[in-house]
Amino acid sequence: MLSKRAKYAIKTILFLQDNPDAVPVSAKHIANQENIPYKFLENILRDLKTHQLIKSSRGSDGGYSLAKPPSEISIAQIMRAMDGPIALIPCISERFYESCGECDNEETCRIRKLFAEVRSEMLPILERPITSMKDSISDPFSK
Amino acid sequence: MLSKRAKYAIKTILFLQDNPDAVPVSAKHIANQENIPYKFLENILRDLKTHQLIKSSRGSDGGYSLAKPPSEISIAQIMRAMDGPIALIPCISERFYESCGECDNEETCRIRKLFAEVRSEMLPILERPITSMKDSISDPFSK
DNA sequence: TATATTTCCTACCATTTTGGTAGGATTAAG
DNA sequence: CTTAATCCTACCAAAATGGTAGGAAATATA
Repeated sequence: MLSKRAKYAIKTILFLQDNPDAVPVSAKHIANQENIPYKFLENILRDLKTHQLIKSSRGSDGGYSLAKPPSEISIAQIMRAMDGPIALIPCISERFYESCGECDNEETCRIRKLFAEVRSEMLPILERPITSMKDSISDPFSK
Repeated sequence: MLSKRAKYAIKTILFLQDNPDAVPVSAKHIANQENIPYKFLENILRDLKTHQLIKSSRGSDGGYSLAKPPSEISIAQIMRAMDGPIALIPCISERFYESCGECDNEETCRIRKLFAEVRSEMLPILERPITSMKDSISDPFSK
């Protein structure tokens, strides 16, 4: 399950995407609009920043904005920054690889094979740019 | 990430599948063969039993065996029994549905839409019968 | 320069989850 | 009646989760 941190982070990034104003957006404003505990959000914003997903400016009128064009940001990036690996078992994770210590031969491990398949199905979806999440027009003829 | 409970449970079920002996298999034997802490395994076996995945017989010579043909058991069933929902957010889970409280309209929630897609890609794989995990012949011509 | 508003940073903390352990009661085969 | 198994209740330490508290540093504006 996605952690609350990750959920808040996603909402924050989408909020910043929806508000591409000239001026950066303050944490207080995001917290109010998105209903995220202020101090907790600060903490999350710091993480997003160290992972280069947002940038900030300090002082009065300071705030946050996306560090790159939204077309280069994906949900997968946010999830990895907040919760770590996306794969369900560590031994198939690309960036967080770890032996799971459960099998003695990764090549033949049946469990690993199955979860590798799962991961390779989820990844392309989670790695889509967040711009693709814009409220879908999907079917302009329906209703 | 998959919990250790779930991993052990999967290994246990696969072990039982691989040992369709007349006599049931003891927890001690499974623990030794699969390197699972004995007492922890007992606890897991109880859970697998209450979820109808295995059955047991007591007394000397007692033990465990699958409660149904392996063709009717899937990794998804084991995961749900151990860790609960498979979906990454609760508001798209079929059997563990819960509002995630994060959006005010599930129909239009962009996050929900994306994770619904993820779930519907993972599920068919995880719901395959464990019989399909038998060491794959895959490509008899390779090497 | 003073003040207000912001980010930044270091702690701390309660609750839940995870990964077990301990000890004994109960059942059944020999 | 002994032995080997399941079953059951309870406990426990460590880690993860979801926050809070308090203040320092930066910057715009009056």
